[in-house]
Amino acid sequence: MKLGDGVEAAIHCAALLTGLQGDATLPAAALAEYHDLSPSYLLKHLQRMVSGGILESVSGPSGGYRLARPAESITLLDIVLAVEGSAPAFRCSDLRKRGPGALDASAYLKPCGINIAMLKAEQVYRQALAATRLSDLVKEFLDEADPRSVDRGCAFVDARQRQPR
Amino acid sequence: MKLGDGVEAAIHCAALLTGLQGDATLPAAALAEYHDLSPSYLLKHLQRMVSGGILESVSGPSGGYRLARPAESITLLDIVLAVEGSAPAFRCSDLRKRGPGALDASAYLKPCGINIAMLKAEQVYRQALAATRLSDLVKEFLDEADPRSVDRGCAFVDARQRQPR
DNA sequence: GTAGTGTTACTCGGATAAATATTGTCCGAGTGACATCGG
DNA sequence: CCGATGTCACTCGGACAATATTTATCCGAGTAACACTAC
Repeated sequence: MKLGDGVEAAIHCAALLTGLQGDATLPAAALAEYHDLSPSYLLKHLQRMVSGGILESVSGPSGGYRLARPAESITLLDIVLAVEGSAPAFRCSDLRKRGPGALDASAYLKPCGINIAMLKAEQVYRQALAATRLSDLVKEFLDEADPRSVDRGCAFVDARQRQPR
Repeated sequence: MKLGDGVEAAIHCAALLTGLQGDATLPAAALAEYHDLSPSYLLKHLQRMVSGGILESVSGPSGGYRLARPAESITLLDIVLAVEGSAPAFRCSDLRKRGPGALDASAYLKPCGINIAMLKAEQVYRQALAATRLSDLVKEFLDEADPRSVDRGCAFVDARQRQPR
């Protein structure tokens, strides 16, 4: 039960990109600098988010990343699935069909109860993640966090964002 | 988001140990044979369960493993935590305190909102796991599964269990 | 002054190595059963 | 025949490699801005 380290970075980056105005973009280098992360590695996670349809990337000078859709329609689940992959955490290797207790296929019409229970729990987990939208997180941050922190974030985005075309 | 492979084995073993009578034990070799797993590796997971207070181990000839408490008071969460460790899946590395946006500690009195959201989802996940007891799984198996499969399991346990002392 | 064009610098993207965690294996310490020996 | 004792075989437990996954890095392809030249 472990979640990759890149998920946190991905969420923070998505949250920061919320501050962009219009269809401006922010380069990966700026995102890495703001979070003090290795730029080359952060790219991998950003690319995953592009593949997942959460971010858009623009090439060339004044290029960078921006959200592919409104922050209201991006959930934590979307980000986690994009970065970590959508495979379920628990993979049933059909242990019951192996060893001396094994029978022919006709004995296993019903799915493994253990698998069902585990998958059900994970489904609940995903629902909880899906209930939190990126806009909620940002809103809470703007309301609750130290104003200086908010100012710094906005100032950074304003200074580094690029308006393409 | 990945769950170790040993969790499945651990749950199956615990379920099989439910079939023991009295304070009999079943050796790890028998558990491994029944599930067609490498015995030496299965030991690692069994040991974790012993550390977690789910199983008891008996040394020497006619030794082996048995449940440390009734199957009604063992949940899937207990097993998962024992095998995978109790650390949360999402570890907040306090990204917000790094990089050019960082401030002194007084700016971070409230915990990171992202961390809270992720941990809350995981808490829901754990509650779902905690709601499923080992006895429920076994009962469902006895009721729903193919009778031949049940018979094989019981026969195996009866043949290999040892009554210590 | 303006439009066209070539160069340039900056961006992302994927292929490539290092580090870490997980998976799998082995050998040693402990313990109860069994056979043997004595009463 | 019964009990004590020494040996033995079987068990778990922890230390040791091999593999897979994750983390980190580098270099190349593409693109738009910029400068220069011609009109």
